[in-house]
Amino acid sequence: MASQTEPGAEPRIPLSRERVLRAAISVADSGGIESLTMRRLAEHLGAEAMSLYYHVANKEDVLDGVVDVIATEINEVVDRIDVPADGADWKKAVRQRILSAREVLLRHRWAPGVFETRTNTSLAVLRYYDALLGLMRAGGFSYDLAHHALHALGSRALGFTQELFDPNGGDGATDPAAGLAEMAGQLPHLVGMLSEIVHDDPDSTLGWCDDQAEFEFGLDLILDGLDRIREGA
Amino acid sequence: MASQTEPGAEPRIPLSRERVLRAAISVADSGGIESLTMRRLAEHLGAEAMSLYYHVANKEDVLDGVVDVIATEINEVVDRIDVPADGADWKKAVRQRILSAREVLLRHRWAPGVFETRTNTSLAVLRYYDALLGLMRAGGFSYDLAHHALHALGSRALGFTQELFDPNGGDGATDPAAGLAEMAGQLPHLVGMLSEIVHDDPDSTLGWCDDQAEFEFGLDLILDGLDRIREGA
DNA sequence: TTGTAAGACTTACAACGTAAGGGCGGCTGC
DNA sequence: GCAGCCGCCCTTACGTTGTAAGTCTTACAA
Repeated sequence: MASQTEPGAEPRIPLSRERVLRAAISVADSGGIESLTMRRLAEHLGAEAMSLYYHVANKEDVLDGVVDVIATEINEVVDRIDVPADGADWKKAVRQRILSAREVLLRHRWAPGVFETRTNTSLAVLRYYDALLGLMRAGGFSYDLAHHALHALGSRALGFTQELFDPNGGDGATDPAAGLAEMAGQLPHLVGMLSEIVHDDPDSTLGWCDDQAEFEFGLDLILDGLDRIREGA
Repeated sequence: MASQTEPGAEPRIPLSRERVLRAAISVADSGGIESLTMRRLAEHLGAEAMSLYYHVANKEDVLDGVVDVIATEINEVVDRIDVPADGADWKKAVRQRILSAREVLLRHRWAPGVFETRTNTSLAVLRYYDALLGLMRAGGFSYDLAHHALHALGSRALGFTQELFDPNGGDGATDPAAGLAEMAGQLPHLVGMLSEIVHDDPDSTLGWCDDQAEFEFGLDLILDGLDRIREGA
């Protein structure tokens, strides 16, 4: 007889840091980041909670690792984009990379929030920024301007902006526009704007606004501004 | 004898939602947001944890309330700034308001993170955005452009950007530049940039970068871009 | 066969948010 | 004056979380 406890049981894949992190992403993908607990993560792996601690230091380490895995995924995607022969095309190249990074993050909606809470910056994230910086340098940026550029882009460089009004955040039961209508006296301009936008575009892609279009608007605003400064310098 | 339990004890100020929220801000100010627990909050008020639930629904409600109080504080500050007689000065007015909002948030470093997690938008925050919108409208913005503008500004409109590399986030024991030096091979551009910046400006205000200057750079980049679009339209 | 060490499991604890209910003091109606 | 009520606070207790400490199991080397 083989050394299995159960004859019919699967051979039990051993745990590993890699496997733990991938499972963590999978749990968060299906149940949101708040559903990611050490016990549930272990259950997902067919193990007990404390067994995970042999492969990760603690929960913070799991979150650090998750960010690193996702940033690596982003790098794999953007590294397939070929860099322009002419450095002057920096804007197109940077734009393309950022929008590709965004596509990856859209598959993990909970991830931006985790990225923002990390204080230990992952090497994969640094690699991403380094490549972006390389494109800017090739496009004629001084280090000083490139430095400003990274700050100006902020988290947008990785493909996300925090939406302050998240129309999908609520339970969806209450129409936000209805709530606004009754306080038109206090918020005249907001109510005016929303009523016009709703009128022009009865069903935009997601709730109030088309997130993708707004993201690109802000991104292009910044990239164009940087380009003008670059030319002037 | 009076109806006090203790003759020498202070008369015991009754709890109230207002008092609970102010105490919550005070606790977070002194110990960080992760130190804000219902028990500690109660202790800070000389009460028991469960007593708070008579004045707030739950902890989420506390956080919602805290955001509202801080946004109200911001409104009080920015409402003292007089609006320009000439609408064309929209940019100066908007800029001034945003930088004032930032000053308030700098007194509550933990607050941006809380603002971002809120899904129920506070009325005070909406009032802030409404006033900003009013300035843009007076400056000649269409509702459509103003709408884009709010998205492009994002949380910057309230005075903060999420710093992806927070030099103060670590324990300060390890110099981040030292860690970077050894991976110069992997991050050539970042290392190049940092070494030049450190060389030019040996001790900038806070760690690597002057946060305030970077914030204003990004803000002006966006405001200038918006102004150009406004003129073109 | 036996020692060893990596890797998984069991048990246990402190801290958290909060549900349920008890009691006290001051007000209102008689 | 006093009975009843109700607003406000407290006590107790439960389920969930992260994780410290110790134990068992398994695979392999000697």
